[in-house]
Amino acid sequence: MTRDDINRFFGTELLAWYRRERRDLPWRRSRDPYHIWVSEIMLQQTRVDTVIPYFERFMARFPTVGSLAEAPEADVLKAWEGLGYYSRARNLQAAARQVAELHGGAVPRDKAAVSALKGVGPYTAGAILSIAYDLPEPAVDGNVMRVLSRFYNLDDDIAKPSVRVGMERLAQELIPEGEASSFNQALMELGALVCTPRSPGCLSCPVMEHCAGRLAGRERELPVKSKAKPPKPVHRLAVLIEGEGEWAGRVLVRRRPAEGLLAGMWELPHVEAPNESVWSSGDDAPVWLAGALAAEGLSVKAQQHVASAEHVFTHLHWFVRVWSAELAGSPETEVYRWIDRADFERLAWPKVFKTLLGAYFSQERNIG
DNA sequence: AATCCGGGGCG
DNA sequence: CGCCCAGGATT
Repeated sequence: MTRDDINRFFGTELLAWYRRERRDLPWRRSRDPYHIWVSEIMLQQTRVDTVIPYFERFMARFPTVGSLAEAPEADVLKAWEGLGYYSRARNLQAAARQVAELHGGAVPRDKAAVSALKGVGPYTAGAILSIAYDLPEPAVDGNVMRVLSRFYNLDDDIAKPSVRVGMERLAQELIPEGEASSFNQALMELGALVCTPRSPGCLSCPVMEHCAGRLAGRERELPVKSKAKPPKPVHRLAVLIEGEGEWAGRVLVRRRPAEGLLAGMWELPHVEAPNESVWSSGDDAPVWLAGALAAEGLSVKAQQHVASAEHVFTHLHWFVRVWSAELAGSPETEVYRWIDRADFERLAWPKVFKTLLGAYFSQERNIG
């Protein structure tokens, strides 16, 4: 068979398989470009099963581009709580405002205009244009690179940005005439359901017959992907301060800055320890904690270690020890706030603090 | 090209 | 429970 024959085989069999096996997903019940767009942003780095309930709630709360554009940012962030990569939510709302103002509320259907939207890169632009408008643009994500690496037995390191460009050319060539929407979804669906990262289901694969990677016995070693460096350990000390008198039943928390790590989210007051030994020392930790917090405008007296938790990012690994403390003076900056259980449920928290405070508010004010 | 952004699932 | 997975923005 020629290369063209193989490519045609791939497209035909993949489309036939997709028509039989495609999952019934909420965003597949509509071709509204806004629905496709929101789903694609949510699906970045996030699994389908996780996204489904978020997508349903998001669409109920922000049914149109205009409603998203006009909403308070805090509402959008709250709707995103737990999904991670919170800049996606802020970019999505900024882009909704772009669409409302520049395109009369209609998601544009040309590549330059879609790619100019905040949070829309090469993959998402291709996904929107192909899935919503059936334009023959490639939508190359990690699934697609894995499927193509295996089917064509390619050794290129998919961690390298330059490799994605080559994959896009290949993926575009493969799109059967007039079938961009189904084909691109089929390619990703195969990667999600059959051609999975660690244990590919070759025996149920519609294109196994001509899969060069499988024929070479290499399906488990492809795609080639260089490793990222491990997250850097960071030791942090946090305080749990319970209110008294007028603030009884409340806990002192603060809001993170509007930019950077976990932008705009809420947390227990905490500081970085200079090293692991101070962090773990029952004598040194409370002294360091009080000193460092005082420098941030919060005078406290740390009492005892009440809980530990970890939070792993791509590049950082937080080890957090929580100390109970009492306030030695009123907070000097406006980032601090006394919250009760209802506030806790309304505000957006990184997972580590949501877990700690959730335990506190549900277990009779006991954080452990 | 390298680094900064979370969270979840699999073996 | 260690290891793997993975788009876009920024620099």
